[in-house]
Amino acid sequence: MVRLTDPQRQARREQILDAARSCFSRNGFHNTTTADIAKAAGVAQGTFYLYFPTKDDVIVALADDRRDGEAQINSIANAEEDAVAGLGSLLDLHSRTLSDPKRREERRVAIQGWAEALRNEVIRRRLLQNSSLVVEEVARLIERGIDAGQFRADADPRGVARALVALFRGLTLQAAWDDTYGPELLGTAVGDMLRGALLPPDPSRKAGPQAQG
Amino acid sequence: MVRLTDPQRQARREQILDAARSCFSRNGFHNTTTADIAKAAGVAQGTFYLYFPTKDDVIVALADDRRDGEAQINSIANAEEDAVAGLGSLLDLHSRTLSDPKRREERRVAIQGWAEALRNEVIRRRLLQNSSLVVEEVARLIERGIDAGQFRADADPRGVARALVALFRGLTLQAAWDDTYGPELLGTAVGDMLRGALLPPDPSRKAGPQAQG
Amino acid sequence: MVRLTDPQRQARREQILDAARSCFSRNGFHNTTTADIAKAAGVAQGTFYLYFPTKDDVIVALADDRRDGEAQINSIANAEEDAVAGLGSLLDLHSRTLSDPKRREERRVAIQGWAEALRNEVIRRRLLQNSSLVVEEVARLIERGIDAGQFRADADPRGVARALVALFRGLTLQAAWDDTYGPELLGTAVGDMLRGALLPPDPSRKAGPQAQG
Amino acid sequence: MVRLTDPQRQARREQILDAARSCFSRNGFHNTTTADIAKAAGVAQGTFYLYFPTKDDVIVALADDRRDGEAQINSIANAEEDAVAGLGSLLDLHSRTLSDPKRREERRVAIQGWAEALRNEVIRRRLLQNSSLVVEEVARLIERGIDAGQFRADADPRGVARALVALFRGLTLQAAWDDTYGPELLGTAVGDMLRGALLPPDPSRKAGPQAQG
DNA sequence: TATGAATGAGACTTCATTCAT
DNA sequence: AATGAATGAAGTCTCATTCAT
Repeated sequence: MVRLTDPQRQARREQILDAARSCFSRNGFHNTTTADIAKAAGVAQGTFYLYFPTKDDVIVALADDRRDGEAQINSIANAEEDAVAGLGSLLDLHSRTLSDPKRREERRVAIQGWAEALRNEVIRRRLLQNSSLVVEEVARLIERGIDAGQFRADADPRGVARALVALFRGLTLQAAWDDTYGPELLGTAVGDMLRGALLPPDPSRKAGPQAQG
Repeated sequence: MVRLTDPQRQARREQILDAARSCFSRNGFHNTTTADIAKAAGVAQGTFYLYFPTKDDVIVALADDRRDGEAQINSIANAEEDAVAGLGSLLDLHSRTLSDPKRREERRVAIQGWAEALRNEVIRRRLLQNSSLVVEEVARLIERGIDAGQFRADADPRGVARALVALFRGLTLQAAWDDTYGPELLGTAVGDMLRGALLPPDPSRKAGPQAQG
Repeated sequence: MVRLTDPQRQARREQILDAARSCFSRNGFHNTTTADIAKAAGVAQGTFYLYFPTKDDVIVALADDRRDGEAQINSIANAEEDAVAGLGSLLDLHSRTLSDPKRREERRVAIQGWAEALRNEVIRRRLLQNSSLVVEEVARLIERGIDAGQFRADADPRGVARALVALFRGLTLQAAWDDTYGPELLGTAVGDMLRGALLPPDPSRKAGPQAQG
Repeated sequence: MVRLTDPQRQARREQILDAARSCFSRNGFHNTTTADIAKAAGVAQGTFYLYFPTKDDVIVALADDRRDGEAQINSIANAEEDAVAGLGSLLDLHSRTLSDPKRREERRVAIQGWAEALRNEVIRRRLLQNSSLVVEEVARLIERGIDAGQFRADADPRGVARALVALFRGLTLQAAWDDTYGPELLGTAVGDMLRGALLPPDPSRKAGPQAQG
């Protein structure tokens, strides 16, 4: 079969990872067997172990994938010149992620990773890193807004950032349990809340970040 | 099976449930065996099956327990005459629940239930009921505040309630992953956010709900 | 099924051990599965693990059994008043063990233990202890003979003992490979050799230990 | 498969055989994979199968190697003019083989072959042939000594030869289990034993074969 | 010829559940 | 009701061997 090129190997790995995500999403991590994954990937069970040393390593790999996806979102938001706009697009992008049907599996698997993190140190570390990364990113955005005079000087960047991260995690849960649930159900609430926390107590109520498009 | 109301039987059941919670919290649902639970409860393995038809029924029972606990919190908040005060005490109570070391196990088990809900219809239904129950409760509180003129007329009761529920779920996660994490890390953010969403735009910035005591 | 009494438990264990010995003897340790053993013992595969934590532990247990058997032989020989007679009965007993058809399986399994000892520290230790135990026992017997003036004063008790142990191990091998092989094929050789090593260089050539009955 | 006599092919085969011996010695036959061997030999896994049809064939090949080595020793001893000297050098050579650190691996592998012979007819036959070959060789040497009047007329050539072979096998075992064990621990015992079995009853106690140099 | 990826049967072990006492 | 021994299906992972290049 001759030596696989690196892209070939990557593709094979991705193929298995996709199969695993699909299985995990449907039946949960612990009710999916390596045989299920292999079959879904269209390879022999032994082949699975050529790409992952252990079943556990697959959830870690999936968690990594997700982390990379979120990092991308953050960098996009941070590229915005204007802090208010940046925060807006951040919320917007995450809101989309939340309800994008193509990412349904990913969300369901992510939630299982959350539970797994309670007893798997590697995953736990990944998720905590992930959290603080996003928090810092958002906090920086808010700080920029404060510096630019767009946000209240006494706003609490890190506190708001933490609250936002928690909020989106909670929404992810709700959306995973109920496929009909979407961020639009929040109405203007999140926007109102952010305005309250960040904008100066003035009349300029019109501008400000919106939770979704 | 005899009598479910027999207090002795109830005590035995509770004893097994406690043992299960402790085991699940430590090792996760799927890495806990019925033998583990029985041993932790100090009963024989067969005895376990006199009280629960199936291992799965234990998580359901634990989810029920948690739902009852939250319902109690809500009813306390609702007993408040004043809507603002009620919302404040609701946040306060939930914040406490979030960091109370005595409830650590309960939180860790709850999170596993969240993942489990993705493939266990019974649990899923429980959690969704739970969500909408709390949402309704909070929304009603907000509506009362609007009616009383304490809150902005254009506030979005249901949206804010949903956001709050999501927020607290996210905080529960974070606290479970990181035992040093507490709601105080949010600073005044949640309070500020709620003021922004609920209070009339103008002067009275001092009053309003606070995230924690 | 109610708690087993200790003898019951012992009997069950013995039953599995017998089955294992039979399987190992026939197919070798590594070509015997725990399923084979369980089936041969007439129990479920899971039951096997109620009595032995690991497949490896079975060979250790079998080695222990054999050690106990040999210890018994030694103690019988040592009970003899007369050293010459003691040595004779020792050789005699071991010779019998060597060709007793009822112990065929045991011998074949023992040899597998010898190979296993090369990479299993527990077994290795067992066998080495066993060796030095027997060597000491035989050496003491010879020393008693020297003290009693029955053996040459310049005899080498430990050396002869070591040679004897090695000799019998080698014979065990040969007998295991060739079921028609028996100690009688050695003729008077062993007796002659021992006489040469132990008896005074005198005419009294008639007396002295015999290799077999 | 081309040419088995092709020297390049022979070298490759030897290389794989060496790797196998090293692996088997360290981890045992059954805990060595063909992948291990290939890696140790520095070839691809598939290459292994170009030189050996089966993993089992490797032990057979190794057993053959050893047999050839022993045959060489025997022929050297038989080349001696004098029977007594020949026997002496035979013991000497085998004693060296026993403790030569360079042959440690070979000994350890041989022992595994002994166990394997119990269920592998090919190996068993090899070892039995080997045994009787050496026995005949030694017996012939003794017979020559008897004919020359150097040994007692009533000595039992075959019996002594068998005893010697068994003895050396037992010593090989012991040395393999305990790397500090050497034939010198036998002191003069083997020499004394042989003198007793072979030499005429009387005076010349000084001369005679010695177990080691 | 050499490579090394792929295969899939099968090994060991675990564990939810049953059942005789 | 309580016990705990027994069950056997199923899961993870290994590995001798094959095969396309």
